[in-house]
Amino acid sequence: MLQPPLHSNRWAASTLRCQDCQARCNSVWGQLEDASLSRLDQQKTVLRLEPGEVLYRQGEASGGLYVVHSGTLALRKFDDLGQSVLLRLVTDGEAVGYRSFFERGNYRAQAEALETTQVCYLKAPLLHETFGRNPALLLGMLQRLANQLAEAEERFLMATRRSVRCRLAHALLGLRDLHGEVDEAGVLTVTLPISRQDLADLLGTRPETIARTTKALERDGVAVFRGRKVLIADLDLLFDEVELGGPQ
Amino acid sequence: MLQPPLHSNRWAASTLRCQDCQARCNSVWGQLEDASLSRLDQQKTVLRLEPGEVLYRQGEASGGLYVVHSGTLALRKFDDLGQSVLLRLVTDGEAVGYRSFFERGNYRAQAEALETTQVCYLKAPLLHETFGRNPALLLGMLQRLANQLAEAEERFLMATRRSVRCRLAHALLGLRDLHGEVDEAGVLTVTLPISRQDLADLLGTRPETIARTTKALERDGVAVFRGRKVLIADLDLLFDEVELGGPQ
DNA sequence: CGTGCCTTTGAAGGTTGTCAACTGTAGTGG
DNA sequence: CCACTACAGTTGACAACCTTCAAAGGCACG
Repeated sequence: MLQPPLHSNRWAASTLRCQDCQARCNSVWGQLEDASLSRLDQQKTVLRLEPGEVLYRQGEASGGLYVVHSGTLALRKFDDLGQSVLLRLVTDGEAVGYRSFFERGNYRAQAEALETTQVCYLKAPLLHETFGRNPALLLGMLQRLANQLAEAEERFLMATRRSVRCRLAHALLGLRDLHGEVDEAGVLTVTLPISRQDLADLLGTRPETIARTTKALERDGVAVFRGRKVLIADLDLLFDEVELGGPQ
Repeated sequence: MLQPPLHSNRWAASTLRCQDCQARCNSVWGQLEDASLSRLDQQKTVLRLEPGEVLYRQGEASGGLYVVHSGTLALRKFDDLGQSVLLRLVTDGEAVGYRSFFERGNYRAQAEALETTQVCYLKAPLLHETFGRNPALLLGMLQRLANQLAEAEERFLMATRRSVRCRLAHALLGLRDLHGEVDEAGVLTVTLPISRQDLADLLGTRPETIARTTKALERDGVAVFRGRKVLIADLDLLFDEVELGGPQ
């Protein structure tokens, strides 16, 4: 299997200051006191990833954690042989790699950039120091992790009890916040951040089924799919799809 | 839908001392210092649940967390209408309800006893006090949560990419540690802690499919299903089932 | 012994996966 | 500028797995 390129360890041209970081507000680091903040600022490493570049591969050893400053990462998990699922998309302020970090184990998934993405790398000693000074950070991470667990369980339920059509509608609604825009005519346009292939992986199905399902949704006037643009005239129709769920 | 009985808030007849608790060793509380331990011991509430009794229902407010002292709980999550999945089984030393506790939200699942089960209830103020004195506990919980997240993701992968037959084999192997016994002839017997109904919920399928799949495994000499006893003569055959995975 | 629930079995149908071929697009090099 | 390639996406045919519905069997409990 062809492996995507590993990131080239480029340092970001512009120095990012933690103190000024907008992404920080949405993250567990939001309430950090100044001393710890400047420590982070001094010690962090900034990486810049181009679309398709891989931040880390599944199975590699973890030595810290990464926080997305800007852009989007995809977390992808591989099967014993090749089959993959997209675990989730990670955007500004969110961290990746902390699962492996807290378990002191290897990465259980691969992180790759979907677009040009800047990432801050925090090494283990720095983290231990920071957590030691701010135990409240651990509580914040626990909340994030608890949330993700709830999401993962919800996904399992959706995958096993709902049709692909219902899951696709659900995913579109989920993408609305970050990737949706409403034009003057009141039409919602969701710009998919991922390929059909990856969309299939996200929903736990195959690209062919995605194609058929998008076509069915178009036929029924629920949405129009044009490449990565999805036009939705009537949101209620999407909600109906989720609620009806279809057989299975 | 018929609701199972709520627990009757019986206090356990025997007082359980945290200091002597065996279950504690397998849990995040294993390394707690004496002072905190006796605080826990004084403040905790012990509950005794009979099989089928419900510890808490989905949607109720969380006010602390529960630790299983002995027995087994099932965590069950309900759909918007009735359909349910079994999220996981919880045994000695493990905690339930902490997800909702850390999020300060409502329970996202229902916890019910599969057998006679003793549970210690730790209220929020007690927990905050204990966590405040022992931030290391938070790290322990983070590890647990991280582990469960990894399991949940693995389950999603199994559910979407593997046949029911493969998933059943996988589940049997997973139940081996806690519910398996090897007799003098070298035959492994796994005693299922759950009904077929729940087994279906655990694998994300239907009872009918479970029945058909068990029959198929018997036909092929992989295992013998007699009520809740599963006899497995050759473990390698089970491993083969998992690896082959079958189409889908 | 009857009742009720869980489990099993059967038949039918639908959703989805698989395989193969085709289309469209983007990128490359002549 | 255009042919060529590569690859993602689409379409069609087919099979298989699984769900659904219905009914019968088994087991515990009153």
